[in-house]
Amino acid sequence: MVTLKDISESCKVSVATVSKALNGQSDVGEETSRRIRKVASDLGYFPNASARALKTNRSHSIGVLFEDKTGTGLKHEYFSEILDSLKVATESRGYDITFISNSIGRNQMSYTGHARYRRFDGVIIASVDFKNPQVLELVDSGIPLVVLDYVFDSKTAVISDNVSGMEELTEYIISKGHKKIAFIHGEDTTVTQKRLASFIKTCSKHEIPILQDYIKQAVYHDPKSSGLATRELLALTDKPTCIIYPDDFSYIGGMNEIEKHGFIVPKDISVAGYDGILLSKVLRPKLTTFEQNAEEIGRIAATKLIENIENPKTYIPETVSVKGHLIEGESVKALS
Amino acid sequence: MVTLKDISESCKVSVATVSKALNGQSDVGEETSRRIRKVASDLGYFPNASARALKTNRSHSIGVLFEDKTGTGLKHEYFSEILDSLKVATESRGYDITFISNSIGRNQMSYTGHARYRRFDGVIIASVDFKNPQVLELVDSGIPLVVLDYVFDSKTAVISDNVSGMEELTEYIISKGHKKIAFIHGEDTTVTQKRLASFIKTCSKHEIPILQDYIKQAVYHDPKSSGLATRELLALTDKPTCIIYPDDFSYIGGMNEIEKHGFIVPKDISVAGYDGILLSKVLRPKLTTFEQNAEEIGRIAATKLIENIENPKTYIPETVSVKGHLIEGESVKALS
DNA sequence: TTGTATGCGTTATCAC
DNA sequence: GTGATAACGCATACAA
Repeated sequence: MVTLKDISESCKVSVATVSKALNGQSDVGEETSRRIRKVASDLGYFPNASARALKTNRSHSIGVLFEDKTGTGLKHEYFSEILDSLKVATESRGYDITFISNSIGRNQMSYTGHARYRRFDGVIIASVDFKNPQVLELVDSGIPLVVLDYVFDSKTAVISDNVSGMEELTEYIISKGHKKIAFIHGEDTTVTQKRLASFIKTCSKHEIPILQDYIKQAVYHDPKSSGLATRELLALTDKPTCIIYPDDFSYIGGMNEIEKHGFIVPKDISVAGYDGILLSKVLRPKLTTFEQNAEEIGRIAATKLIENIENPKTYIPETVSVKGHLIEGESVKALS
Repeated sequence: MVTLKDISESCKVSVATVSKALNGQSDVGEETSRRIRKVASDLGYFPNASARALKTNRSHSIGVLFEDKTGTGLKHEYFSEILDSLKVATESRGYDITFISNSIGRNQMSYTGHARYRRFDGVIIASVDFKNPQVLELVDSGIPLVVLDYVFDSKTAVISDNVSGMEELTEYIISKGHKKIAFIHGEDTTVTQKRLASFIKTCSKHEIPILQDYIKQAVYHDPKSSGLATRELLALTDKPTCIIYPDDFSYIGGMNEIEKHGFIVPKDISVAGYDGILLSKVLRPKLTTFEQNAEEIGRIAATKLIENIENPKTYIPETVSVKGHLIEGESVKALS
């Protein structure tokens, strides 16, 4: 491994000068600087991130906590897309991404412990159990951080605007003439609460009665439970004309159930999803859904975090809401 | 940040002793060691990974290169599953995972440059363009590495056994009485070549003629191109009785095309996928497919890499083939 | 069993 | 414009 020392010897200058030249300091001779940079490149020099971090107290690396109980975190397209966007945005600013875990070797270590061990400059938290004491400890650790889809007091949060998203989706369905709209929602989280409240509010606004029978609970990303809920809805004497699913993937469960009953979408019943994953675009009929802007969520999270890291004194935490957009598929029929 | 020095002062012992005690060296007094550990814990001490790495020349972090041209890498369930498994396996052995990119800040940097900069102990390469000079440079860099689904001479490779996988799938289809089997394969990669060769070999073995018209090229993870290929197949006067798709997700394109023709799976035509992603399990009829063991691939890759890292002298590179298993869905009809 | 000393590669301060 | 030097936090060879 070639070091500054090697370069300095080869150039007959001091390490200090080499360091300055390579870091683009102004107080070094034009000619010297050029010579040093040439030799560095010829020798195949790479700075040592560890040494640099040790000295500057900045690791230029960001920890990502992406872990839910079921472990589907990364399998969920919404999150893998966020991760990808996060990756691109941080890399372009010179930060690397490392996963945070709670074990480092055989030693059990808290998330916070891990973050301190690696000297992460900042942390991004998503898709976790936000009640988990370990997560709370991390949130409270003082490390710059951005939380996704959840709000902690005086911490930066980037959230998908579920309120307006659900509103827009519901408005669309209502505009198509539907009055009997069922909503199968996911397990109880703040995201779910927002969507449900927005659904109810939008219906009320149009004086559409909310039937308790039309509100069902299922589990996100779990076609089975949504299938079950669908079966219950289809068994009602007064069936809904449209069903909204927790997410696009869950709809597959409903789709199978609907077909089993011999119904055709959207002729006999209309459906809508949420997320706008690839699948929704390739299904036929195309699924009407609300696409969350995962790319933007990741990008903004990265930008805000780095802003916080680089201007710790002046940075002011805020909650950023990212709007998505309706994808008008072919799964919601216009009722006459 | 509390350091060894803080502990040593608080304990009235030298830094060296503290270091030894915390690292579980034997040559330190029972009582002293206990006292030191208690104080360390009370003070909330965490080792500084940078300092440790600088000193020991081991970073305990592994770089992962996961990047294809289309950027769908992480969105592909097969890869996100591998990544997840990799993550679990490396973390339990005390290694963290960081993504490798080719930019660090505004400075463009090669993959190798990045890997050296971060002093990765090892590297895992997957889902990339294996002809890319940057990738070749990394492979040749001397850094311990494991390559997934591709074999470089004298480098450890973990590959999904596409030969036996395709063979098993084809055998199954043949055993159901099919003789007119079409194969839509992905773009030209070694994986594709293996699957295609295995398909042809298995057919030959059963004296089933290989019609050129039945072999179509599409693109992995791209329902559109598979849909197109399906259309061509269905337009043949002598249609196949079964179509094998490049992967489960691509089948969606074929599914739509088949439905457009008014055919029912598997009554009118049989189909099979490859991968065994979640989707294949929730589709109706359940998709017959071959499930690649992504979990095991990730786990073995991690194990081998760490073995290599920790025993550089005695480690011998090898190619490990990971077998998957047939998922007998309901999409292949028994012909009488 | 404990302590002293050294250096890993870098940046930064200050003198020249 | 350049260089000597200290320090970052830790692990280790060696001395006591």
